[in-house]
Amino acid sequence: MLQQTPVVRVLPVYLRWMERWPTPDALAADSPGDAVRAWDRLGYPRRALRLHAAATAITVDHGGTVPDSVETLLTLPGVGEYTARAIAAFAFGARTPVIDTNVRRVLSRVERGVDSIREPATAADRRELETLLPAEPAVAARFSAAVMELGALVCSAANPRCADCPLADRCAWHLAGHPAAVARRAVQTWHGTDRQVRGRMMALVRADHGAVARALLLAVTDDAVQATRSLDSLVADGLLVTVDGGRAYALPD
DNA sequence: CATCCGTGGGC
DNA sequence: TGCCCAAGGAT
Repeated sequence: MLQQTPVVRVLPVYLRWMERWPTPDALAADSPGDAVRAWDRLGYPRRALRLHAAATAITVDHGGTVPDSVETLLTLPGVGEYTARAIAAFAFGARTPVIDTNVRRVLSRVERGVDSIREPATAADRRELETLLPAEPAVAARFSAAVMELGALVCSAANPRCADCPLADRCAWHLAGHPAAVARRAVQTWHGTDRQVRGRMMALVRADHGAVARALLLAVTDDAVQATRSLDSLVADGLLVTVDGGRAYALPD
């Protein structure tokens, strides 16, 4: 849930989710469509599908127990380098570098004196952070959580609060006078994109506990070609299934 | 490896 | 108002 979504928005959904599905096998026992609906408006609903698939894999392949090694966690749907290491460190106390967007920004600023441009962490980043990790695994996990919090609350992207930062007097970026990033990764456009259209369609289906007519879904945009393409892609992604001979669409069973 | 994939709050 | 960005991952 936290992949690309702020903590404050995740929290209420997470609490309801864990009350309904306290264990992987509980989630796996319900339909992927139930997961997508409970996901509500967290965005990127494919994550709900993957979380359900991960719960199924844990139930079927791992006896219902969440794997504790980074290597095995990486085999789960929707679990990449960040999530695998976050689980290993925070749930199981492993000593492994955890690099999210916050840690990457702090590392880049403090150690290299350069503002990061919101790129994914590399193996080189993990090696660098590894040299800074405390030796004791439990301390290393706390260190990672602390750096993430520092990045989220103090060393933020737009308006860093350097006056409140415990690392300000040893931060290369701060000491260099906050040099601007060399190149900023282009922000993806939003208006008129398939993502926007898909989002409108999914909102309609989430709000309706039955099936939604194809014509109603296609009406979310004037662009008929885009509407068809977007609806087809939702089916291809497994987020929707056709009902009533293709005249309507519903969440997957 | 570049691109795609939602949603909403802050400024 | 419009732009930026947020505990990334899959293809």
